Amino acid sequence: MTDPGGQSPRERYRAQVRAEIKQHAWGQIATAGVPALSLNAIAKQMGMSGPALYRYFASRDELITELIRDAYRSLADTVRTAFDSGADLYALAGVIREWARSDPHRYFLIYGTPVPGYHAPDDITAISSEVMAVLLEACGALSPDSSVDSSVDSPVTPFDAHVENHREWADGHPATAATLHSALSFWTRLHGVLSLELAGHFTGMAFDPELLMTEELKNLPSS
Amino acid sequence: MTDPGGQSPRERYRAQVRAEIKQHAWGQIATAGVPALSLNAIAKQMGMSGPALYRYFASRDELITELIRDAYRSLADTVRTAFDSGADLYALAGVIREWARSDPHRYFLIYGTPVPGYHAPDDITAISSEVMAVLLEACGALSPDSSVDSSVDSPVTPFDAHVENHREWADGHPATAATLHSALSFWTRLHGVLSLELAGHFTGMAFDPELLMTEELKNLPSS
DNA sequence: TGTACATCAGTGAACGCGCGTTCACTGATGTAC
DNA sequence: TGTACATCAGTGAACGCGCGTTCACTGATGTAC
Repeated sequence: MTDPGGQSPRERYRAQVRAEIKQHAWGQIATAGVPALSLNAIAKQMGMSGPALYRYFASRDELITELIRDAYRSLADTVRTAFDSGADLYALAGVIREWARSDPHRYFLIYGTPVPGYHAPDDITAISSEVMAVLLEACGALSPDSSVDSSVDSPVTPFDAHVENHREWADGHPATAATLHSALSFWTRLHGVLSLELAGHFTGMAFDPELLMTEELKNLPSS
Repeated sequence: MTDPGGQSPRERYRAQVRAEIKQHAWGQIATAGVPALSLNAIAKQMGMSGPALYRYFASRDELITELIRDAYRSLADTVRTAFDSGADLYALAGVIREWARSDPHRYFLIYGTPVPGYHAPDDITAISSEVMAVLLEACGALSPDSSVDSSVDSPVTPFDAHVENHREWADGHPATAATLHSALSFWTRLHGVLSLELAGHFTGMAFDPELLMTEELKNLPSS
């Protein structure tokens, strides 16, 4: 009767409660930040006793790790889906920006101030490189002359030479040095505008960060 | 005998102990991050009793505010001094990068993940705009044709038009829209590379962020 | 120069709190014959 | 279909801890006459 390949009722229940715990965890992070995340407080919100949560997460740290993993997973999936639906670089930037703005704390959890002493397990860094892989594909899709900024027939800069020697990070993703350069510029410019925007460093100057971001990405080095 | 304009011995002592407290606070932040900053722990390090610190700071929050103020002050002074000594934009970037690398936690305290619920007092935002003022001066000093990227005789973009309407942030600092654009690009690109570098998002790819930063700033929009 | 007074740094005890985590236990849910 | 057993979610008590902060107090330092 029970489907051995599928989930038993108990497994389904476990997964559901785990999800509910994580949901409350995100709520707490949104309210008072990561430092205030507390297993006891979550348990109270769920009407359970504190120790009950240890059936689902071995420790507070394991919960946080899981949240980080989910955040990366969500971003990687979002970006991948958009790209596969035909989004170009600019559209990807918009998708990433909306992803971040919809939940700034989630963005900061993975790209903000690092948690001291915390080191992400390997599978998480693997997910994070999925994002970069999509960006590389998107940058590779730009033909060299379709770039707005034709970059004065750029002579080989020290940076280009340097990148040439480090193509291997795109492990499994063959990419030219120019493509790597584009992807790095795209990513750092996007992050530069976005993180300052989300941190509120543009408030006070009534000014639209989206336009700045668009402008920054329009003049990406050609690939 | 006592110099009424100067500091009384007691005042000097107070200032000295305050400084020592802050020093230990920075040490704690460097070790375990802002969340772990504890007045009691600092007192213990200094061989004092916990409540003694309340003679010097009204609360933990006031201490943190002071640290943030000092961080901005230090950056503003560093940048101002460098500029007044003849540093151009690239040199300023180097100075800022070194300032940040010499104490990443200080950098993240002011430009990293915002502390939830915390709102900086006005005098702090004033200090932060001192930094921007120097950048504007430095960008203004670039003559339009000295720019490496002559930007295809840029037609007026939506962003340029937008910036034109918001020149007033540079309050007291007359600046053209082009100069504002340069300063914003400079700042966001710098922050983009620097914050990802400091957060360790480039480790794993053996690669020099300094070269990327240089490259990014070389192709700044002309001012 | 000496005495009376005010200022103020630092102490120790205490309050109330919430945290992460362990442990022995209860009771419900699912499994095997 | 019913009974015996194993699994496992959740509880309540407890441990040890450190936190921010208040308060009444001591004792040293500086000030005024």
